[in-house]
Amino acid sequence: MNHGITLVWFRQDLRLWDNPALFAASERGSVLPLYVLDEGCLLGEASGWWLHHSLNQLNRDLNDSLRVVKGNPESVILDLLTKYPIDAVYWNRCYDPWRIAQDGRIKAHLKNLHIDCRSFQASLLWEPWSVLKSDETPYKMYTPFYRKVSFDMAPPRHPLPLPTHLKIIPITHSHTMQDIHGLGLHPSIPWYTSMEPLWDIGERAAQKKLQSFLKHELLGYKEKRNFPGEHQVSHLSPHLHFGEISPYQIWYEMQLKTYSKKVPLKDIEYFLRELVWREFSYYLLYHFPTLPEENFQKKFNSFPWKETPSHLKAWQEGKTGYPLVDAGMRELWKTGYMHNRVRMVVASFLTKNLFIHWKEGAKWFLDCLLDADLANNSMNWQWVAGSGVDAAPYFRIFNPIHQGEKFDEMGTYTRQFVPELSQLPKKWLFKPWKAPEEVLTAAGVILGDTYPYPIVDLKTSREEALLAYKQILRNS
DNA sequence: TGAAATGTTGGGGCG
DNA sequence: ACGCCCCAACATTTC
Repeated sequence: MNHGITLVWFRQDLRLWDNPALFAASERGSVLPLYVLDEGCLLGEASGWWLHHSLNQLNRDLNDSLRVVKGNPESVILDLLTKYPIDAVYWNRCYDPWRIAQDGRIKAHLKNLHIDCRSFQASLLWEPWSVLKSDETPYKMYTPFYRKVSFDMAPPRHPLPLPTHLKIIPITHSHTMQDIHGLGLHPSIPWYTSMEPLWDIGERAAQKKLQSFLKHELLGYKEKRNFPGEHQVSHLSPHLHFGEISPYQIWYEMQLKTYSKKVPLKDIEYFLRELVWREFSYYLLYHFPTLPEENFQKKFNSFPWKETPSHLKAWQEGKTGYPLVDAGMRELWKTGYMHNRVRMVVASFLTKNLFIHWKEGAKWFLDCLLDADLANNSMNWQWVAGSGVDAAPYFRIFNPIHQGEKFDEMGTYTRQFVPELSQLPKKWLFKPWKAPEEVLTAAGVILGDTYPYPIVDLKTSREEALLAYKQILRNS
């Protein structure tokens, strides 16, 4: 067999382990690895920073030979075809609607040129088109979907090993480091300094994180994952988004844990349930590509959203006067991450107490989250707003005071991110405006000065929301 | 993976 | 000892 070079186009699969496209290419012969920063792709500031470092890591693992280009993937690939004897182009599938369309065009073009062009399944355990109800339509409820994939479908394939004989075409004039810098992903203003010490980026770091999660935090996951002051969550989301780790590996490590009997089944089940939620959001985005833009439930088109820039700004900056909400929003800003329980609370607050459209929240999250992901983000915002598929019922409105008292009882989380309230006793921590004057003084809190008064009243805004929701339901 | 309103029960204080 | 009321604790309903 005398093959030409196989071009491996990396996208959201920045790893060597269990990378089907890379594995197949390495079996075939020499490999030319490529990453294209698509000019049309909307990338948040925070995830851009992550991507910068992730590409650097991948490049190192590929012997400093990752080709990195900013531009239109189709023309970049065609250009490389003229420079190297490439006769195959492999990649792993992505599922964003614009990607699917683009990949289809590129594949057709390459096939016309008699290039062996193949795509592989790498970032989803089940292809969205392979999971359907008995009437051939897609699932719109999570639980039946979960049952179907977990118990009715063939189990996911086993992860692939590292390619054993990887022959990479070296770059003759090696400028890849500069090329990666040239993508302009690395921020010129050093806003990332508070995130830097918290995250280890790249495939190796992702592996380490999975192992330490399995060893330390998985035990007790079912209960403790709800408490933002505990650190009983995996923090794998950014690694998963960029494909630094394979969901297949996570899946099989969890199966192994099941046999080991050292961790109760319920902890493993609840973690896998979250992993399947990720599958479900990609699944929905595939079947309903307008999910990032349009209310899934059309009756929500007449919902009386408000445009209150000052409220939106207060929410973004973590100055709403509700300590748990503010803690969450400041965690996001400072760390590029937010605990899932708090994500639900701040999202409920934005949509149901401030009456601001979920798309505003989704936009902010995409810009600030290191794990910003179109599928997960769109589905979850619509879920909270009530407009989505199998969404939370409209009357499920979180009360940030009660949520704080229930899930951050000692106030460790809230005090960490809202330090100006750190001296406030827990009785008043989540409702400082109700605290007696002398308590506030003793804690060094001056309302309206060191910490804001609440920007809306919970009770009245809640009632207003319930009324509005009831109205759009009646009119539908 | 809600919260508030409303309903029910039972113990204890008190006349 | 009894009935009455209050209220906490829990359950159910409603949005």
